[in-house]
Amino acid sequence: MFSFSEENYLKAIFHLERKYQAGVSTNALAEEMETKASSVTDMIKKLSEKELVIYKKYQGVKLSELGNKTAIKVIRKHRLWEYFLVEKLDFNWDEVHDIAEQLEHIKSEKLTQELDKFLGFPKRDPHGDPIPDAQGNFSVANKMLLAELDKAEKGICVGVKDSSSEFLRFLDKNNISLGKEIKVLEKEAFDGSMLILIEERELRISQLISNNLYIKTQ
Amino acid sequence: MFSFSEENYLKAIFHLERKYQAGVSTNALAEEMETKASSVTDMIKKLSEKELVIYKKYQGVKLSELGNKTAIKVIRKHRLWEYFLVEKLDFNWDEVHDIAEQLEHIKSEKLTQELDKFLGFPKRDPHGDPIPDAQGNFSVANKMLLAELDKAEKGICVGVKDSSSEFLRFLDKNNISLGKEIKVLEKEAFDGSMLILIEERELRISQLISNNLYIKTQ
DNA sequence: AAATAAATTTAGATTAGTCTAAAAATAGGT
DNA sequence: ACCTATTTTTAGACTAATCTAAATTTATTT
Ligand SMILES: [Mn+2]
Ligand SMILES: [Mn+2]
Ligand SMILES: [Mn+2]
Ligand SMILES: [Mn+2]
Repeated sequence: MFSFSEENYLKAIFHLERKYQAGVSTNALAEEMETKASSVTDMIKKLSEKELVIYKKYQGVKLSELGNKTAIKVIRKHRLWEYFLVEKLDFNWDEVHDIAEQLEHIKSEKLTQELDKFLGFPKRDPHGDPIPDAQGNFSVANKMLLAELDKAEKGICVGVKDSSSEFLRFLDKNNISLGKEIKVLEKEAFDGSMLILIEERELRISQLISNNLYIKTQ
Repeated sequence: MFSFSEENYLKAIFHLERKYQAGVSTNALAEEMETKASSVTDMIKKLSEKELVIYKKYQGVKLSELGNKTAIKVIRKHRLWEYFLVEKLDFNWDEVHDIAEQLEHIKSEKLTQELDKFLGFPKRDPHGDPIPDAQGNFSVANKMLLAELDKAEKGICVGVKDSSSEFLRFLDKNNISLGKEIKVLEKEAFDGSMLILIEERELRISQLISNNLYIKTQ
């Protein structure tokens, strides 16, 4: 149906649309895709001809209904495979993204559905991101950033905003993982760092960390 | 490392080498790859530059040590994924080849090893073909074609030579599957057909069928 | 309202993989 | 040994996806 490259562009536009509802600029897309703006223009034209995106010259780009549906299918496969790798093949959560980048392009509706069934229809991937169901619906969670919590508040760690392996390994090293309760003991106004309590251990974390951890409060 | 197309050529050369030990001809490869001889020549040159094949103009092509190793890795992945699809995702044996054609190109040594472990280090794929181990070793079975059996001889069905979905569905329809015992009741010299006994049922099959079923005699 | 800066598009080139048509090499038959 | 048929290679073209450099459009500043 669509090429790997086309699917990757659609996925990138989908993610950037959360940030720029008015339309995704050529440069933003070029940065996300780690390519040149001229290449992006070329690809956008092709996607536009295939009616996957709405595009007017110099006005940025948006996904069409079809483009949106297609992007969600790719994201669904990406996250199902990540879940598979962690839950069935014992991969660590920092090792799965690059392999899922390949697996997300495998074309077979039946494979996706059977994999979903085999995994027990998981709702979230190893990084806490929602896995769209077969109809493309995401389950939304009312999560917030740890950095937004006030002193003495607590919540359950439910996801990461940055899912780079560097950040994930930092969390592993400090025994922070999804499902654990975190309580804010102190907040330092000067540098935004905070002292947290996690599993009876006290830990000081910088604002960079608390800004990339999602928390669900009861 | 190598492109999908390069890997597919290596795999095709590997399979054709079983038939033409002296070297695989351009035309044979073109037919196997469903492409034109001129395209094959171009690709062979590239594979030759990359030292994956031994090639002398007009003399056909053979896999180098590296080419052989690479082809076996692709075949290993293909057959492991086929096993996964049948054993874990409940696919029928006639539905898995095309998906495995995609999955065999996923690049991750760790994925292959973990998948192998998860599956319990299977020795044969759903069609009875051997799955090479991590070192590239195939387990050889002393199988023969059902057509070669004489009247009153019997054996266990261990594989298919033709693994097209048409043939596999024919076998399904006639309740023939791997692991079952088959006894030759009669052989008709005129058309090569035979009457067989399988699970207390008598069945007449044409030579085309008996020529594509592998049997292991005790 | 210009002038300047930034963003975007166009023009032209490149690489991988394919094709058709023509040329060259090899193999077979007499 | 020569002629012919077959096989293989070469030449030139095409598409997808990318790039650099130049041109154009839009945005911002004075
Ligand atoms: Mn990922
Ligand atoms: Mn993820
Ligand atoms: Mn197969
Ligand atoms: Mn097989």
